[in-house]
Amino acid sequence: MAADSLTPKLDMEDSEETKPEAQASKKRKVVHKTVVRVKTEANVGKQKSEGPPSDFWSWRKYGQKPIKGSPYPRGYYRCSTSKGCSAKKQVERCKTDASVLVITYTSTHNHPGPDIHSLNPTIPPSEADDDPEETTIAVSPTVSAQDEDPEQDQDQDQEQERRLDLGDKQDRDQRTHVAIDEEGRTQEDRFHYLRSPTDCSSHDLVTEQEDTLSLQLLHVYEEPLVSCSREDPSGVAAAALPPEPEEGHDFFDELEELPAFSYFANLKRSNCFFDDRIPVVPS
DNA sequence: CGTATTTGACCTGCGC
DNA sequence: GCGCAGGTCAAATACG
Repeated sequence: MAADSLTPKLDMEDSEETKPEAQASKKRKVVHKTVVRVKTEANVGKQKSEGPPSDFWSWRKYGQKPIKGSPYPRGYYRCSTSKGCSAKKQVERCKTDASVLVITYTSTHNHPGPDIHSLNPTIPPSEADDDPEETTIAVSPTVSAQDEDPEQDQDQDQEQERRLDLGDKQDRDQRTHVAIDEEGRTQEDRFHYLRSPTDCSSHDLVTEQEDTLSLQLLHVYEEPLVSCSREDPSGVAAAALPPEPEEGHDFFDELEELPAFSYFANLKRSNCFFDDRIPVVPS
């Protein structure tokens, strides 16, 4: 590839997310981010083939990089639901706890998202899968983050970023983070996501898993947050820690299927259907 | 054949 | 000013 082709790519990066922060600072770290933590269980290994539930948006992976200090690589995703959408997200595994996935959302969706109702547990999963894009609007996690006081938000942003970089030792007061404690067990069987809603239609086999998962996550949300900190008093994280992945590959298989989290976080923040929380029994 | 994923290379920002 | 690390693009490859 020619070096000249690299010039324009940076422009695109500035298209939306740097606009706001460019006024305050030129540092890229000022970009608004929403961090979502997801506690997973021993699903390190493979489940890509398990099946793809649906997601609000389609995420397209455009890169992956090993992160210094972390044995796990970070995946870079971009919203592919809409062409001009600059929404992005980074997915990585907590360095201190492989069972914790850290999803960082950046930028905002500049297009209406799929109908959240489609993901409402009360609605048949098959329906939700049918029209993931038909919708009204769903507030993206990033949007929520930006809704907050700009000044404080930025401070906290930097704070939490710092924490993330340092190893998430004290991120309990992060502006946004969701820790999902599946309480171990058979999560491996239901923790499957897909990357593109459009794909779900062709994967109706998994719709059931998705539905179950939604309920699970909502339910778990009420439980104490579980950070990936080693100090985890409950020891849940440590106990759930899967055997050290020999290569980033194995573990990352699952990272690619996280998009659904954005939607969960989103729903939680907007209280879209908390009242519908229903305890779910793992199949 | 079309689309998504993977992988290597390049660029920018930040710290020393 | 230099080096390191993170982030993104684009070509190649795989899969549906």
